[in-house]
Amino acid sequence: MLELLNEAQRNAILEVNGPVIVYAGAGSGKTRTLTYRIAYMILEKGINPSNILAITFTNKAANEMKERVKALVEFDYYSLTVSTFHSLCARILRKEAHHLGYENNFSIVDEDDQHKIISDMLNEAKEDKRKARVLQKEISYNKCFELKSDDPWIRKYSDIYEEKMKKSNLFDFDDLLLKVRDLFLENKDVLEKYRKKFEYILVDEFQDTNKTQYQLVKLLALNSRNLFVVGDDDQSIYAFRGANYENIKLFKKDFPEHSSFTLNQNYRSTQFILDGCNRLISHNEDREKKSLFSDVKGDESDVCVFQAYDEKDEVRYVVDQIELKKNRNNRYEDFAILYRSSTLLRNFELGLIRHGIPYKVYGGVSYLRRREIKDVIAYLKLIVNSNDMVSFKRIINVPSRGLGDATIQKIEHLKDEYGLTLFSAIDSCKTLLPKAKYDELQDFKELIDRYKKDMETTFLVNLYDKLLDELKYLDYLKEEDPDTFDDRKDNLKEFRSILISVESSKEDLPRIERLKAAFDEAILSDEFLQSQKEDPHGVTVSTIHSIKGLEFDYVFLVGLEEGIFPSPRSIEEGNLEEERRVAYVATTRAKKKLYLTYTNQRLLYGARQRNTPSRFLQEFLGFNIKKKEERRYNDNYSFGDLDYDNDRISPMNKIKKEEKKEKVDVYTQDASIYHVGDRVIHTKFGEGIIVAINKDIGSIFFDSEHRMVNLLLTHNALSKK
DNA sequence: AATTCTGCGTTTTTT
DNA sequence: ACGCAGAATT
Repeated sequence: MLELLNEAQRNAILEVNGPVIVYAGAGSGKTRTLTYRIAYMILEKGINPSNILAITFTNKAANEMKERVKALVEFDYYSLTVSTFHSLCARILRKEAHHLGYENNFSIVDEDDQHKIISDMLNEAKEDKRKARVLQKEISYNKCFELKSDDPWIRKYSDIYEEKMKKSNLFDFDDLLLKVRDLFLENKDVLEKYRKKFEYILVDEFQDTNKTQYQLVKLLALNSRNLFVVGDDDQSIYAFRGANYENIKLFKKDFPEHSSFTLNQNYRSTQFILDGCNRLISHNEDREKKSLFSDVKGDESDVCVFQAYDEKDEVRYVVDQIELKKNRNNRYEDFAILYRSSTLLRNFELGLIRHGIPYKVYGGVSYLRRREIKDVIAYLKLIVNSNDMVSFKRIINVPSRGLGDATIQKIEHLKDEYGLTLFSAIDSCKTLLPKAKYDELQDFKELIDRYKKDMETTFLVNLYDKLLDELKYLDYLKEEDPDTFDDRKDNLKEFRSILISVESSKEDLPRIERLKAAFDEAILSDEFLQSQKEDPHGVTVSTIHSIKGLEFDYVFLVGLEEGIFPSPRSIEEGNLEEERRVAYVATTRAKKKLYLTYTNQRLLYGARQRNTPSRFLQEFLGFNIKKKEERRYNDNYSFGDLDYDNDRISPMNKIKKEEKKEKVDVYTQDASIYHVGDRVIHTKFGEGIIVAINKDIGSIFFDSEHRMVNLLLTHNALSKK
């Protein structure tokens, strides 16, 4: 096993005891080093996996690491803890929250819930609800940075919010970290327990930890001293939510006996690409000087710069290049389109759809945030914890029971005023409400109680089926919006399979605990949620922030313009170093070829912008480029002087140019003639069935292609069978 | 209470 | 350009 590693990696692995810091550049085999180290600890050093805690940044990374360790040790060491900070803290609080004066069956609120809570709070105080968004941001910001706002209005409502959360037994994302930190500081016994348990701690993406997170690992590792951190200051891109690579300095101070290793050899990109990356990042003052090198030399053709006429032109160029390369024996999953801000997503998505290119979007609206999923989770949560006011409010009128805001407010008022439980508050409403509404509430209460009993004995899935059936929830969805019904039904089906896996995993926990754990995961994790309509073999379309750690043969970094990337905000705040690191993360993703594109002009936020090429582009290349102003929309692609690409003008461009000249509008059909379930024929893909429709875009499964394709239903190539 | 209309704010990045 | 919250309407 050790022979598969280079010297620096090997050294970093062999030193199992004591504090270790590894400076791991992009593509230097960081994940490999971490997983091999864990395997080495278990197999060679005989360390009990249950004493190892590995912390990653995303749930996705956590799962991947678990899989890779599993493959190495050839055993399912489920007692090994690989987790994000947030999941870990949630799990600890489930056991220990009572020490802090919370009940252990607290609920975790996500951003949507939090927004609702804050806006209700402002409403109650007769304040403008529209300030909720700002207040929510402020509250979270201040918690991340552990600051107190100097605005008295913010302070006032932050305090009221905190009170409310405590009283309602709720934690938001930031609380999870802060409360566990406080718990460790206040309660020596609890701290000691977890110190014993987590004798060996490994932290991935250390540069992205914030103050609280560092305090947490420091507290845990202070006695054992077995703290292994891996990071790269150049890839620190989460400062906006409190990440602070000063933590690297703190680590050195707090663990002065540490040893350090540097992984500088890059196994991902060619040297030609890396030269550009190194040039780019060297413009940052505040960093450890270092540069990456590769054994693969590469040449000019590895980097291609393209000035598009406008945003549509940019899309066409990218799509054409993908088609071209795809024809040369590449797979769609080898490509990624990366952008700074998700506003750029839309155009690319449309372009890909038009060409029938499969794709997957990272960082979009997650599956679990869909309405129907949040509804059923709210039901289940209320069954587990019948005092969960957030869930109650969400579903008391879903499906409609004729109980609106007025009724809810009466109940909540009673509950808060007299410190009642939700259900006794409902009972106490008898004289305040019309009989019909009171009866509805009693029926609802009875339903929840009945399922609570069932939960002891019934399989989750069966209970879930029964619940949906009794609520006639599917009928309700169908009536609500027939167009999205099939989509939502699929989501519910997918959730059902999640419940099955919940039932079979974590068998060491009692059923109720298992459910709670599942809900925590559901809220904190963006994992199993990729919608099934997304093609796992498609082109990746993503913000730079969401693809950290991944790599692709061909990377298109688009929108490289001043005012887009760097963003206006970062220019305004003079915060360009962080922005440059984001650019660095993007360019270091490319293995074989990196495309850098910018436009002459673009339509954005309803206005036409004319931006100059991004400074990052120039820094990457090492020389200045001028924008070519004179260019006509229907011109063929003219490549700048900086085009290193041999592909030059693809035949497709010519075809498209002709199409354009003839001004043949191929989108003339009425999308509404199509319905979910219709059999259709497409001139290119053959026969298929419409699986879902979203506005004028249909998801169609084509028989001969054996895959789902998203298409504009208005296109003439499509017809009903 | 549900549905439609209007006008406002928003767009950096996310566990 | 777009989505969402609040108002107005049924």
